[in-house]
Amino acid sequence: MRTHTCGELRLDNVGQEVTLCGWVDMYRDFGGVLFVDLRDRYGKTQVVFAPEGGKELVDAACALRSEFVVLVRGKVAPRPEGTVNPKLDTGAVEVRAEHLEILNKALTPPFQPSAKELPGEDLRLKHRYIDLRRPEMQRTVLLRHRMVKMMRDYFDALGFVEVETPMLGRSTPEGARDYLVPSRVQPGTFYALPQSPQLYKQILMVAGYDRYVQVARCFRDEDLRADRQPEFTQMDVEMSFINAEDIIGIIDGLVARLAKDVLGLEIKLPLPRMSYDEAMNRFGHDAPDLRFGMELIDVSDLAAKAEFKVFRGAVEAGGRVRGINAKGAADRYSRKGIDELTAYIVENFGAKGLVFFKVESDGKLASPSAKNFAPELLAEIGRRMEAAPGDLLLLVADKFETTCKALYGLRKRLGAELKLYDPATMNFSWIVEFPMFAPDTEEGGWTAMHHPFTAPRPQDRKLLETDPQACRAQAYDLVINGYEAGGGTIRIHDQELQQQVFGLLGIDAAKARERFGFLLDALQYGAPPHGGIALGVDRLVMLFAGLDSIRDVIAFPKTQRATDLMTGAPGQVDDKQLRELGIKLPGK
RNA sequence: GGGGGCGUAGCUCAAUUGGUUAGAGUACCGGACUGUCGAUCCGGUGGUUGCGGGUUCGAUUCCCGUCGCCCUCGCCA
Repeated sequence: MRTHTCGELRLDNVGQEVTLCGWVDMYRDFGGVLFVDLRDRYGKTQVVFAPEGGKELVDAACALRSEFVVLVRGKVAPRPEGTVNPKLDTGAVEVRAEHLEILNKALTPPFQPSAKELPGEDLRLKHRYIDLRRPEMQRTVLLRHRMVKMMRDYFDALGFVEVETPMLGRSTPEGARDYLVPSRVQPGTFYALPQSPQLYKQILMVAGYDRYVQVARCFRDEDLRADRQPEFTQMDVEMSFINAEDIIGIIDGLVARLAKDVLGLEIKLPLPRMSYDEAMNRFGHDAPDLRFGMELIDVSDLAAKAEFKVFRGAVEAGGRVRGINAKGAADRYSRKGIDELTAYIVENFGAKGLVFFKVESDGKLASPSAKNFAPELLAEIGRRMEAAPGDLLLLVADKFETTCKALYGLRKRLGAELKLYDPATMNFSWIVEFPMFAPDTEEGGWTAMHHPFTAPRPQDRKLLETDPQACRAQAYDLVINGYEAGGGTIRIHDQELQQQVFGLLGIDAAKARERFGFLLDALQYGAPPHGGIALGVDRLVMLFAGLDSIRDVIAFPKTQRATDLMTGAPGQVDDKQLRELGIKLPGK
């Protein structure tokens, strides 16, 4: 139908007879002459309806409204002097209309794609077809396409094979809550949508496809966040005959390629690495935002000597006293502001309170709590925290885990409030040497930090018997700007070791057989050493696009309550459908 | 499940201590206008203040409940 798109006409095209198709973005009616900005995903072009084209044509153009779909034929002309629009790529030319067809009318849209003010997100989601017309959304959709293609090309060039794995699988109680799909053919039984293709990709390793990759849709029925959707996409990778270094090296190369091609950034390789313990000690979290400092400082040894019961008591109870130094922020936070920070960590992270000191011009630490400290001890705490006049010291006394959570939260919040970093900068790093196990708070014993197939570091294998908590895994997380952008492990391929780990996790032989017997079987038929990683595609695109919600990089996302405002999903189904599935709803 | 924020015209927002007919910009409709590009000018339509209840002489405003959207803790091997 069309000869050109709305984004490509230039002075070179002057004199050509062209046909454009698109949506009416704006129209400006001057009575005699009428301008229409025609828009498609390639750009906008100004179309002029002038009396020279005939009265009928101008009259027809007068009937145009926002978002009508039209076809226009006409001649490309240079714009008269002084009317060139430098804001448009096509702004040097215009199309003098000779023919107009309204391909389709449109209702008055609930909002206009070119509106300056963004409407509420619920309205955007309900009318996603309008929202997706917005240039910003189109830019993101295109960016996502390009990034996924780059990744596919990158892996393809390295000999990876993309294999599709089933969506209808088997529920395994570990990990997140499953989305279940009832079986009609086997009444009373259910498939589970994959939380990740983890087991299948390991099976593929056993089957000899030593370099596997898949753009894999994953499903987890857990509560949503700005960076979490119930269905999301992983760039899923698995390799055989490799170690953690090989995986990290390949992903290093991928990240550098993406940074170069998408952002024009030269990234120095290898990407820096930090151990899990170091991350927890310095930042209180296993995915720290390394774009700024304000590290956590431990003053437990000094706190133990204080009169101050809050401090001494915490240390005597086996806890810690740690804090952060918000440089120069003493004046930024009034007493009320500090009360807010206190409420924030008490309500959100279970901290008992927040102790603060403002550093005065003479270097002394001032605070309602100061009287509980010997001056020399206070000075020592100040030195430890590198206190300078104008600084605000914030300290939390609690169990180690609580100080981590509270100070991580404070650091994140203050980092943003005090603008301690440029949001446009990108920081890539690896967190490595994760613990194999975390204490199971509900049932006692241990739970897997990653999943039950994660291999311990070879040198830590004997710790499985003596000190499981000290045992480190061959696990690695890719962290970008404080987000976990990916994570992976080397898997256990040895039956004996697998049994040992199952034992620690409280998975007995019968249970293991029932849940993933097929994997255990496969591992006995010649499983190569293998491992892999999965990258969160939505988060990667979000970070590269400089956005802070993955909903903005997903064409049709769900709301926080996991509904689709456009389709109305999830919805009720017919009784007949339920009967066929053998499902009876309570109260029916 | 817990904490917090928001909900007023199609859209983005305002409305004094609880007080007269709930306003503005934009969109929309009508009119004028031959070079605009956020066109301009004139006129107009448009409201169950999310919904339900309560307090009050009087509620957009205060209280309770409920629904929706967002942020967050728990949760997310």
